[in-house]
Amino acid sequence: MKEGPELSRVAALVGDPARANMLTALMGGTALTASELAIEAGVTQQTASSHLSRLTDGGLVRVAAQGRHRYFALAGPQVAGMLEAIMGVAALSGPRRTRPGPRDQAMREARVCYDHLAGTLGVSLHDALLARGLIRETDSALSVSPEGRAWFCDFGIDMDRLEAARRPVCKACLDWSVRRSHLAGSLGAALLDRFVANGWARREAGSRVVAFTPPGHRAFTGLLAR
Amino acid sequence: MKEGPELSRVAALVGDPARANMLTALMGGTALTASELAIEAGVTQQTASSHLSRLTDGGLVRVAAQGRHRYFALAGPQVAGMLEAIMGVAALSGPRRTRPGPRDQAMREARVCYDHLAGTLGVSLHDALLARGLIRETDSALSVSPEGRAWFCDFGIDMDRLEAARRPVCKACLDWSVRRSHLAGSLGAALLDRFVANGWARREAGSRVVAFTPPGHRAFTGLLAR
DNA sequence: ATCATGCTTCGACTACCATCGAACAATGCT
DNA sequence: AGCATTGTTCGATGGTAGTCGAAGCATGAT
Repeated sequence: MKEGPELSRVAALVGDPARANMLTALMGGTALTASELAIEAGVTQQTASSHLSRLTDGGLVRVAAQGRHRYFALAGPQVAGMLEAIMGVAALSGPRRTRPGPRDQAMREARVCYDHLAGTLGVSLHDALLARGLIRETDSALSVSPEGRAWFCDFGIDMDRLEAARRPVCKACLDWSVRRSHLAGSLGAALLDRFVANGWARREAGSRVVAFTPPGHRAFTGLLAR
Repeated sequence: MKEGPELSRVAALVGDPARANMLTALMGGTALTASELAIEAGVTQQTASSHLSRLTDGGLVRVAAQGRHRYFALAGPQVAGMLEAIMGVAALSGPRRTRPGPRDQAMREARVCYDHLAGTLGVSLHDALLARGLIRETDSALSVSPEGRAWFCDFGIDMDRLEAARRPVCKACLDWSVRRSHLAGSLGAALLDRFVANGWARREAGSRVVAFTPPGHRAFTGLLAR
């Protein structure tokens, strides 16, 4: 029974409000500097620095020095998944059921989960790709079908590059708001990239919300229906 | 950005070694009394009581008073899933890569995850049931096929009862050791029940390990192959 | 060179909380 | 009724960790 300490070690890292704020900010997927994270957490730079070194030592966050800035990001998709899982429990057992504000509404519809699209639109995308046979599900693992490969290439995604990388191309990621899976992995990330590049959607600064433009939303739903 | 405090609230509950030990003990699925949990955590009854009230207030644990005992259990499968997710991160980013001992080996092969079978055998079961068409996967949700329903009834599972209950019959649960899904939900729980009732396997006391007897192991693999 | 910016380290303070001893309440056994 | 067992509450203690001010290092800009 020595897994207790290890479990608590990781959980305690998330268990501080300042660090939790930093981590949720990093859930947006973009790397942030130490001072940005300090503001995000509502603490001074010194304390933020202390927290960030703990997070990196703990393996939750990785850091890349660039000039006089240090950019911090989540260590990997698995960390993001863990955070979503904790949020899920927090949401269902929250002491005060704060009724969803407009921001919360937007979050439920479309938000960034680490680097791919989550929320109801993310789930719709996942389901539509499955229904059209562009991705398939075998042994509870996702994969790209031959037709899907051609289709994604056509959509402007460099499948060769994705397949060459270590990272899994397809992966299911469970949602906390809707309790369904959406598409993660490098393909999920690439699709979100395309949506933004096409001007269909725009990342709101300093937030996880993904705002679809009206024509972008139409194009997106058209994509699913076809 | 007020989700930080909520996130940290839940994580901090898991972030204490004593509480983490209690929670991992409860991952076995069986409800435990306060004093059993005190021993499990290595603290006195007083501190255990304090921790347990925090866990129940926090919504991670539910309690049922029975005579002069109070039985504690995880609040639900979602909590178990969260704990597994945290363990997953802890395992991959562990500071000291403790080489797997014999106990750890057994845990990887077959263990209880809340109330169903996890580990490599759990994954094999899940895959075999899918391959034989006894359960199917649509839109990343599992369901029982008609043939499967008959087969499970034949195996001694009261499907009527399962379907009448609120709890989902089939559910995928992600594993931390193997990174694959295994079968959760009331059907997963019922299957584990049958394995134990058939004498194929035995729960090790005070541990999550599921020990298959040699003939039980043969019967189990035969079940999958057929 | 000099200054400014971003970040870390050091030191001290504070607050919280985990822990246990002791007393108390509740239940069950005989 | 009397006693043992189980569990909670209270109070005191100690340690730990989060916090910030001030100083120290880098790197980049002028």
